[in-house]
Amino acid sequence: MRERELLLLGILMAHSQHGYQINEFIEMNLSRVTDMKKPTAYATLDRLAAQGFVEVRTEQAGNRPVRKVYSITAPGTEYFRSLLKENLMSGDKMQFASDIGLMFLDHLSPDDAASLLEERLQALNQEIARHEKAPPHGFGLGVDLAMDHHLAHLKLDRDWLAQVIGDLREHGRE
Amino acid sequence: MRERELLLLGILMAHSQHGYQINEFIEMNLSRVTDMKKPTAYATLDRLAAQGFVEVRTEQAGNRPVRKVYSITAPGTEYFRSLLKENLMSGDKMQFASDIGLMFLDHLSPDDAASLLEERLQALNQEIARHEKAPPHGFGLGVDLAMDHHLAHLKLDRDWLAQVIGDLREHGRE
DNA sequence: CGTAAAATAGTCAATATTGAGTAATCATCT
DNA sequence: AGATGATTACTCAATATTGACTATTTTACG
Repeated sequence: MRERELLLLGILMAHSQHGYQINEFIEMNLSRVTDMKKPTAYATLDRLAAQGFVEVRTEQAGNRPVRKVYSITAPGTEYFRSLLKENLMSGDKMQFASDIGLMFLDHLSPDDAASLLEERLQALNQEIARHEKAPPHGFGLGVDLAMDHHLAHLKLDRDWLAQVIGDLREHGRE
Repeated sequence: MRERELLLLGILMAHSQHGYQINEFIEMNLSRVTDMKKPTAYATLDRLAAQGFVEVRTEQAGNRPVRKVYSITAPGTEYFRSLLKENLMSGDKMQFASDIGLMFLDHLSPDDAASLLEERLQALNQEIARHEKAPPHGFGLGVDLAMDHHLAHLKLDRDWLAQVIGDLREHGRE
């Protein structure tokens, strides 16, 4: 929720944009770092507007439906910087949905477990490949850093998984 | 949401428990893998009960308030196994709240950014230390695996962060 | 024994989030 | 020119989640 505000304000720091544009940008470019959906973005922008951190004005291009253009205000910029510092200072909560499944691995035979994890490993490899062949975004250093960070974790997961699958297979044969 | 059901059913697979017990267990032992709060657990258990995957009966010990004891049913066990397989097969979404901050690193001077990240690195090191000196849970192989997985990611993050901080400091001096 | 703190066992109102729309315009093809 | 599908730009009702209680009982201790 805090991160949602940070994300939206950060996007508006680049330049004013209307809602559809913002959501388009997130869906196209930022799906790796957030899963925020459109209605959440609008709701969050409304909240930020109510607190004076963004301004909304409506505009109309041609005779398309009117749209809401959001701009960050001076207090909003201040708030953005405080959210940014807070985010950088304090660590991630680091929770992996897959750890919940791992905890209950004992309910499956080692071979069944290994097969399921192999499927996951393949998907992971594909994601890593997509990631690596994607050209650098070109939105500055920070974005590239975030992408590199993400990729590093994907690769760790790949190696960790491969190791575990090996162990399970061995355990299954013994 | 799916993971929440998996977690609760998995806990009930060990043995029937009442709500307070379940929540106590999660808070005490599982805070690394989930952030589910009590009301969510109760709501989820109610939903599972409505679908016939768990049974609720009330009991009273001494003259403490009556409590609800939840047990997993046969269809619940089936459902648990399907959730487990799904979870193991499909990868994590892998989103790091901190990536959002990283993306906007350019709004800070390299030295400011490095200082903030250093604070984070310290917190990370403490968490790793806590993690490493915690005794193995003793709830079976799966739980140990999940903890190891978590720890591996923490360590990666530590190393990655140290590297980035170094780069930022260098960049600041140049 | 009296009482302050901790443990037990939840509930509820408020907030956050999203799946599934709506409704208009524009592009493309036949 | 009319039909089809994509794009633009949101909105709403339904669901998920949680902070902040409530209310009792047991334990600790001076």
